[in-house]
Amino acid sequence: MSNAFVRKLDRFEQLTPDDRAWLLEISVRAKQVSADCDLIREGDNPENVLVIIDGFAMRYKLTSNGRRQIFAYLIPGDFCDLHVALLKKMDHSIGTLSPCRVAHFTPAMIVELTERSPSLTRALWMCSLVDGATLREWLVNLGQRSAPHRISHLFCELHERMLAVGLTDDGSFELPLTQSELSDTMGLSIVHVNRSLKELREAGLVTLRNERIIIPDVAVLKDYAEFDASYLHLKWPLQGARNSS
Amino acid sequence: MSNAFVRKLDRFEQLTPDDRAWLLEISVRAKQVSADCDLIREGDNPENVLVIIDGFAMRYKLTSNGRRQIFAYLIPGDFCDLHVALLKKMDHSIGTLSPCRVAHFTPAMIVELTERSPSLTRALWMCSLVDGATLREWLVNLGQRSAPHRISHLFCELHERMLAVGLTDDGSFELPLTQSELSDTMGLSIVHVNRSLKELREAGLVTLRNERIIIPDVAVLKDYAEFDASYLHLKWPLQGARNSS
DNA sequence: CGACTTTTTGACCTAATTCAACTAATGTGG
DNA sequence: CCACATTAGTTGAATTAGGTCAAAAAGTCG
Repeated sequence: MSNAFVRKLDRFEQLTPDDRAWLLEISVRAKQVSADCDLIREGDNPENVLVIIDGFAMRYKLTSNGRRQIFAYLIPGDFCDLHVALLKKMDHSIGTLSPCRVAHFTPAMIVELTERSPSLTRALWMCSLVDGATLREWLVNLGQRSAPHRISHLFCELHERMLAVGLTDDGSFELPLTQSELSDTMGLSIVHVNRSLKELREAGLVTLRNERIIIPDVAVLKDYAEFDASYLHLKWPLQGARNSS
Repeated sequence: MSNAFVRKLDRFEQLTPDDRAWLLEISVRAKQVSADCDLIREGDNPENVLVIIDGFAMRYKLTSNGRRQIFAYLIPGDFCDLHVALLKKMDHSIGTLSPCRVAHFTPAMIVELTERSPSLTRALWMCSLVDGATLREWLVNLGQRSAPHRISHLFCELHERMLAVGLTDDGSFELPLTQSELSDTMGLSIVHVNRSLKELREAGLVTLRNERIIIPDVAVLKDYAEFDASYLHLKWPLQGARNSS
């Protein structure tokens, strides 16, 4: 028995059967949330730490002139707000992109976790470091790459992360993003995102349709996007299918 | 007695005289480093945590096609690598922009710190949270703002941070950046940075000359840039001149 | 089936880039 | 201290990537 959450942490630190059982127990108590609603809103003081068990969400912020910037996509296994233990107020929001199942960790559970398992504690710490590294890579993406390369790079990252939690089917995976969301992620207009997607599709690099992405040849797309996964700090090499007991 | 490092942490958590004395003691042992050299290089496994006591540095990464993206400017009081305790390898570099004095914390000293002072521990934790929040704000900056607004926003941030550590002189402060560095920060060409700076200068908003920035009216520039300092999570309000014993 | 959202396309416009030259600065050795 | 080299800043002209506006086509859903 396993799930995306367990698989994700297991990519950072070798977990004990005990650790896994504990994580699974929390996962089954996850609550269902519908699409397009905020899990956490800017200004909130969330009391629990949330984890996406199933579905897609995004980290975003609205600017004073009504624009939206998306900072991160949260896929199964990702923490929403591991960092804000100390901050009184969230400085950004987290919204669902699809129906999600969300697990809740109370502060007491976090304490229990850090006391019962050093490797789990390290894994959580790693999660927040990787979130930071990913943000830096996004900055490189916005600052240095053209629209089609930028979009491809995002797709490569998502593929790598979905692969890490066992949610890809060859080069294909679920991706419930509208072009509007993509444009708010990439700092591009919707129209330009549309044209860039067309370009990528016609070049045979990647197709996005019906909330699903299809990458005919992942290596080719990575090459095109100059994608180097090392910032994701995944411990075992890419395809490493490890059994999960 | 005080310095930028002490003042910075003191903005997050009220420190005890003991805490301050300890920080100062470490600060005086800081080592001098010349301009334009790397304190930490991508791929390194740094053993000590570094703090800029004096001078300017940047966090950056070189892309495979030879471009450079700057993620952050480090000013006096800033940590270089608080996060990488766990990561085996740095995924980016840190280079000096001016001659710097750099303090070194050994792992043992960090442990001592967390044991001797909960408020210092929280202050350090806050530092890394604020670094993350700042990175998110930079992403908004690159994704959503035009060149002149983008540059102004950066200047507002730097002013706010320099003010927080007592290094501004009215609306003016030292800023040893070339236009090339600005362009690698902003995801703009050097030429366009030059033209945008000219525009800002002629609008009377801000002047950058001789490694020094002059903001005639900070409030006006903040307004222009739609700058909202809340992401810096400074505890006491802006001008709060608190005595440092 | 209509109402609505998302995707796609065309025509036109503008912000930003590139290339190239030229002018300050800054620095170095004789 | 000057001649020379080098780096940083400035400007113009031509080009292009990306944005805006507008409208049509295609999906989605109650």
